Amino acid sequence: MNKNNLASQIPEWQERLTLVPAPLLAWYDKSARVLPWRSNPVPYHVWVSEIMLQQTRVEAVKPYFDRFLSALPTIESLAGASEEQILKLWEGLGYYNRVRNLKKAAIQVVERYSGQLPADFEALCSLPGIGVYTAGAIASIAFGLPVPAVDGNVLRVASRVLCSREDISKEAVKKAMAQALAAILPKDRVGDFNQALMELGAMVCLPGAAPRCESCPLAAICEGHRQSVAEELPVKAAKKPPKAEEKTVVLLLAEGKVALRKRPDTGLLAGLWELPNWEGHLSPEALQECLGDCGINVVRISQMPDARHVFTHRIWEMRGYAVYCESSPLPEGWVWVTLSELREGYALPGAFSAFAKQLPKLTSL
DNA sequence: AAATCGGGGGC
DNA sequence: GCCCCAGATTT
Repeated sequence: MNKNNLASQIPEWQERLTLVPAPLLAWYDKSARVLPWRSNPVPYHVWVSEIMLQQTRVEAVKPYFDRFLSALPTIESLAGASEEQILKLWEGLGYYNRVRNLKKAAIQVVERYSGQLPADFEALCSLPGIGVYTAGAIASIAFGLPVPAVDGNVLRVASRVLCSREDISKEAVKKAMAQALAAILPKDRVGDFNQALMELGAMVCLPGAAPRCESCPLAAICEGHRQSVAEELPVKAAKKPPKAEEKTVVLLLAEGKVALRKRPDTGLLAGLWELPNWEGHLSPEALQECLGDCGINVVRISQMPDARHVFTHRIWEMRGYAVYCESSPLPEGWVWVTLSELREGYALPGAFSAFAKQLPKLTSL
């Protein structure tokens, strides 16, 4: 489909979408999940929940949401929090730039808006970490503003209802869907309507071959269902496979402590801590050489089982060694920590957990 | 437009 | 294994 055909489809889409709000809201009223961020949708809470929920399932967010707000109950407290604290609160949730941007935005909200999130779509969009979707979600859910919130769920539901084979990974298609949805928003319940579309996508209109059309409130008006092609939708460009990287990871141990290293503040896992590691699969002899270059005298080396960690766009194939060494000064950016200090104050990404989980045994020897 | 940026749950 | 998730930002 070229651009003109896409634009010409919007009126047709709007016509079918007009049938959506009534049955969808009735279904939402009776079937919506009870979620922590729905009980008291003040703007700050909605904001935090939406950032946590970016590319992240509801079940994964639940353990983090209340803990985060208990530690940082106001936008002012978030603005004044240390990077160490916010990364520890985000540890394991992934996409760590989300929380770094959240803090940056909190500082801007304090400085520019007296600590109150602005009830304005464009102003929200200008804050770090808030894009078109998140601005729409906050605007509609927290402030009742008539703005669509088009996420992956909504694109899937809409593609099926409309039986659209447009590629939803294209920005132009997202914009066209948003435009069509903007025209049919029920003005008195925009927040509920946006959440209901997402809820339907998460609970009923499931991805791939799993849609539960038999229990869908939109089955009667869904063109994809009528044509029995819902499972083929939405159309989405294929993504390229992740690239494998070999690494050698070290549990460096001395006097009951383990060495950690601070990662750079840009790039993958920015600002988090890590176990010292080198590119490639090193032999014990080669590793001892690397450690010697760091001023570390090895006492004993033992190999651990290999581990693998899959990111979205790369794979770490990790060889692991436990290395006992003479207690010694560490290079710049490295620290000796006890196990309890690691647990309480240092954000260590899950990529290292296969090795880090051995620490209780190893540090007691 | 494509690449980067995590981690996990469900099948 | 594979898919993809209440996406945003950088290149």
